[in-house]
Amino acid sequence: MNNFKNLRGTVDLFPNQLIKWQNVEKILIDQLSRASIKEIRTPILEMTELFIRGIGEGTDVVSKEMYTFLDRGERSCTLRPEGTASVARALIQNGISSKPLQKLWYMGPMFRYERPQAGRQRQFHQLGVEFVGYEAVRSDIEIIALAWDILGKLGIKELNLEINTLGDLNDRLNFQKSFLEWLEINKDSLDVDSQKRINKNPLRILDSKNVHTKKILENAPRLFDFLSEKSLERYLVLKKQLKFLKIPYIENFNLVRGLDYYTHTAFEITSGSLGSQATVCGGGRYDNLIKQMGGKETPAIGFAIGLERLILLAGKELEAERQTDIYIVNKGLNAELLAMNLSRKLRKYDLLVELDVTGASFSKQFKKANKLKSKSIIVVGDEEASNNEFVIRLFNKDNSETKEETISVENDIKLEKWIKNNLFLK
RNA sequence: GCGGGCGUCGCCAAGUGGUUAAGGCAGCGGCUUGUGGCGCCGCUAUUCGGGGGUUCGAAUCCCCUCGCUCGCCCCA
Repeated sequence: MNNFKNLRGTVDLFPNQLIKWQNVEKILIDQLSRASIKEIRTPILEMTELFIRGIGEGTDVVSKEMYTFLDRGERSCTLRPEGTASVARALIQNGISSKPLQKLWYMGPMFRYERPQAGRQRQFHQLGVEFVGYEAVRSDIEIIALAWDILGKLGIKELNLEINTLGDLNDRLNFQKSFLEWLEINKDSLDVDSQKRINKNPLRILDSKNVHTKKILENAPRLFDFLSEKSLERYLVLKKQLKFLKIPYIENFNLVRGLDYYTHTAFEITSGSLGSQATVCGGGRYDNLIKQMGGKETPAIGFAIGLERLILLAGKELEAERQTDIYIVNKGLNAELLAMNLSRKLRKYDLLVELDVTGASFSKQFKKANKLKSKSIIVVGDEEASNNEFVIRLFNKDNSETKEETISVENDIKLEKWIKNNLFLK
């Protein structure tokens, strides 16, 4: 209350919550590496200009959501709001943007200054995948299938894939010309937000959720009708191949996505169980970005998955905590020394071993072991210590008769045998 | 930036103007320094997000403010 608080839109994650995070991350990384995709790490902090140029000045992200500040050298810095621009920058800077066949992933925090709500935070986390140098439609398919399968691997059901095509730069310019003419005529019928976008970012008007505007837009020229033959063909092949892979999709001609750099394929995966922030994965092709940022002409496609939303969707079975295998109850000077050594020895095995270092009474230590639902306990007291031995006992769930054994400290063979019989083979 | 809902202990909560602010969980201590989940006993909010006001009297009513939350816009 009068003390420090975390900043709005940020969260603390505690061990019990992180079990799920760690499990999800493990599955993700495993799936990515099986698809031969390699990790890349770029700074969280970048020059502000990178995002303005990369994402586009008229976008919501750039115009109102960035965490931007001046550093001590008066440089304008920004906490990254997304990952693609940074990856593009890193590749160009290191002279490898034109080297084809880069399949990369990254995972980490992103920052956008917005009002938090369910499934939305100011600091959030994304897993991003970028295929750089790939032009073929099959790379689009590979990207979409990968995203689709990763979500499936996590046991997430009831997902919807929406796709659209934005054409290439020329298609877009042609469309924009006639769309702007139409907008000029129908300007007064649009909602205020959309009117503002006419000069800044006209394409985004297509995406308006305003019911009235939506209705009017039904009579507007369609980007789809301005696609070149080549672009159209590309899109048809995409749909055909998705069908072949039995990945269900919905066409959404109003799906333009918020960032300027997209070309051709744009897609989103949503889930109805997420509330109003339904998008768990968004992505698309960005053939012009790298050139526009100063690199060589390099086609590319990628997607990003929101980890918070993913965690929300992932099943409860990923929350299970690892059970303690052995809890070491110990009291008395020599006993405590013996117990310390024993715990070090036991951690050579793949066991979760907890050494009680409270010095509390035996009964307290026992209660703790029970509370943790430890599979077994080791007891070392003065008596055992003086004989250079310890007692190991299996905890039974039903509190019935227990299996107990006294083992000499030197007798590693007997200890190992006991562990194998009682803890490994279950 | 704009709407709706909500702020009582670490968590879940009762209390809706009358003087000591229920209860449960968790935590700590004890019964019980050396041996099993149970049980029983005790401890843990001079104060109800903060500030001001009304009143003899406020957690309860009013105003302001802060925070959380859900939605809008947009996105992961």
